[in-house]
Amino acid sequence: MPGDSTAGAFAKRFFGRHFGMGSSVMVRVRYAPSPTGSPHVGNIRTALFNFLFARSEGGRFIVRIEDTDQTRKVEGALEDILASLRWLGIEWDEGPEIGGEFGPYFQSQRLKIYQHHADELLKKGAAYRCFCTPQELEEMREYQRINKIPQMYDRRCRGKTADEIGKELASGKPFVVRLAMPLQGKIAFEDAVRGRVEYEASLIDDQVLLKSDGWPTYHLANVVDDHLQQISHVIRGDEWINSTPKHVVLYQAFGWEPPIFAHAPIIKGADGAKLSKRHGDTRCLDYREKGYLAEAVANFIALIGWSPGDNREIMRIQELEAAFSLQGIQPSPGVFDLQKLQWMNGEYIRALSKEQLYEVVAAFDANTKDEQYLESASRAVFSQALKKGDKDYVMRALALEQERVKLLTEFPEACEFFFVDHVRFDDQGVAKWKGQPHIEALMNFYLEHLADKTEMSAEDCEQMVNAAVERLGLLKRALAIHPTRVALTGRSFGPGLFELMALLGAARMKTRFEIAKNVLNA
RNA sequence: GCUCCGGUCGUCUAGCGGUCAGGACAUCGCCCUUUCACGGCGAAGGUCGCGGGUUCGAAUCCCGUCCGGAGUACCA
Repeated sequence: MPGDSTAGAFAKRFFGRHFGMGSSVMVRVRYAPSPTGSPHVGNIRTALFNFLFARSEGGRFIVRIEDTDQTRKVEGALEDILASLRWLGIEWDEGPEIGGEFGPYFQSQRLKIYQHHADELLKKGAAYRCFCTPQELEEMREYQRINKIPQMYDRRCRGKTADEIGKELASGKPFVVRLAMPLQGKIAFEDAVRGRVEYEASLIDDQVLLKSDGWPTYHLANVVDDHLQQISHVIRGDEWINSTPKHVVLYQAFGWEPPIFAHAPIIKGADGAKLSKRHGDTRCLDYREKGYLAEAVANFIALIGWSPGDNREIMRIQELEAAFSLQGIQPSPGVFDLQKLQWMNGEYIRALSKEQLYEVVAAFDANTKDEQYLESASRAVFSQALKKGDKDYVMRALALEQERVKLLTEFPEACEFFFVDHVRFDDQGVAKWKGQPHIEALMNFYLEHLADKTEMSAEDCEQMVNAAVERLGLLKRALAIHPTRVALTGRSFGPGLFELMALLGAARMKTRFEIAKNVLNA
C-alpha cells in the first residue's frame, strides 16, 4: 500500500535526517493559526518552535492562515498574527504578504482543492455523506450524556445505501462529509516528543470533513495542505494530539505519507489550567505594550517546554536557532512564570548600549497603547523630554537608571527627577532629614559653591560634597550624601549621587537646593 | 463519563541504571557601596506523585495506583 506508514519508514525518515544517513527531505514546517483573535503566547511559542526548527535544519518556515470558519473570523486578527511574528523576529519564508510556490496560503482561497479531495475520499469509500441535522445530533449527544456512554457520532448515516443517498440528495437535503474511521484495530503514530501513541480506532469519531456549506473543517484542510505544501514536520500544541489519529487515517486514505508529528506541551497559568484570558496578559502583543523586549519574550517562551540540554538560559534568537532540536522539547506542561520573564527582561535591558536603550525607550513611548503607562503621572514630562528634550541628556538619564529597571514602563517614574525642577518629595526621605541642624548650612554651602559653576564632572561633584563635609565638620560623609540626594531627587534611592549630580549640572542643582532649603527646613 | 498526554525544589528545568539529584527565577543572609539596584558569595527549599517489582544498584526500566491537564463541535 502506498499509504503504509510503518515504523521502519518513520525511522528512515526521522533518524536519517538526524544521524546523517543520507536522507535529504527538505525540512518544511508551518505555523497555521486561525484568525480568530490576537495570538496568545502559547500559540506564538508554537510558531517559534517551528521557526527555530526550520532554521536549525536549514529548512523553510511557512505561515498558513486557517480561515475555514467564516463565523469566527475576527477583524484585525491577521494583522496581529503577523505583527506578533515580526515583533519576535520570526520571519516566514512563504505565506501571507510574500507568497511562495505552494500558495495560496489562505485556506479560504483553496476551497476547490478541499472539495475535490473530499470527493476523492467519497469515491474511495473512505468518507460518506451524513444527512443528520444539528438537532438530531444534539439529541443524540443528550442521550449519550444521560446514559454515560462515550460521546461521539453514532455513525447512523454510514450504512446508507446508494439508493437512500440518492433520494436524500434528490430532495436537496443538506449534508456533511464524514471520515469513515476504521471500525477495529489500532491507530498509532510515532510522536517525536512522546514516542509511540496508540488509539483504539473504534473509539474515534467519524469526523466531519466537509461542512454543509461546502467549506472544509480543520481536519481535512490541514492534512490536504500539509501534503500539498510538502510539510515534513508538524509541530503543534498538545491540544491537537487527540485529533492526530484522524489525520493519520486521512493520510492513509489518500495514500500519502504522513509528516512527522511533534506535540509540544501546553503552557499553563499559575492555577495549572491552560493559559487563557483569565490568567491576565496572554496576548503576545500585550507584552510589547507593557514594556517587554521582544528578545526577552522570545527567549522566555522558548524555554517553556524546551531546553537546550545544558544550563544556558539567556539565549538570543540566533543562539536558539543553533541549539534547537525536537529532542529538547519536553512532554510535560509548564507554567508561565511572569516573575522570571521580568528578570529576563531586566537582563536584556541591561545588555543594551546607551544608544540602543534610548532608541528602544523612545520607540516604546511613541507606540505603546498601554493605558496604565500612558496615563501615569510621570509619563507626560518624560514623553516631552524624549520628543523635544536634549537627546544626550535624556540618553544619559536613561543609562543611569538602566540597571534598576525591569520593564520599559518603569523609566518615566525612575527618571522623573531628571526632568522636573520641582521634584516630588518622598515623605520618608524628607522626614529623615527635615529639621536636622546641618541641612540649611549644607544647602547654603552648595549654593555658594555653585554660584560661579557651569560644567561639573562627577569628580567635581564629589569634591564639592567632600568640601561640604569638611567645612560643616560632619562626622560621616553619609550625613551630607543622603540629604543631598533627597534635595536633588526627592527620594532616598537611585543612581550614584555624583553621577546624577554631574548630569543634572550646576544650574539645575542650584534651583533644587533653593527649593530643598525650604522643604527640608523645620 | 470516555480517550489521550503528563507528574524532579513554590516556578522553569538538567538528568536518560551508579551524581552529595545540577542550574535558573523567586525567598532569606552576607559582601560590595553614598542609597536603591546591579554584581559576587552563601543558605534554605526536592524521601524525583505514591506502592510494588526488575537489578549488586533506580529519578532513570516494568506493573499498578493516585493526582493534574488536554480532547471529546458542521471551532481551530
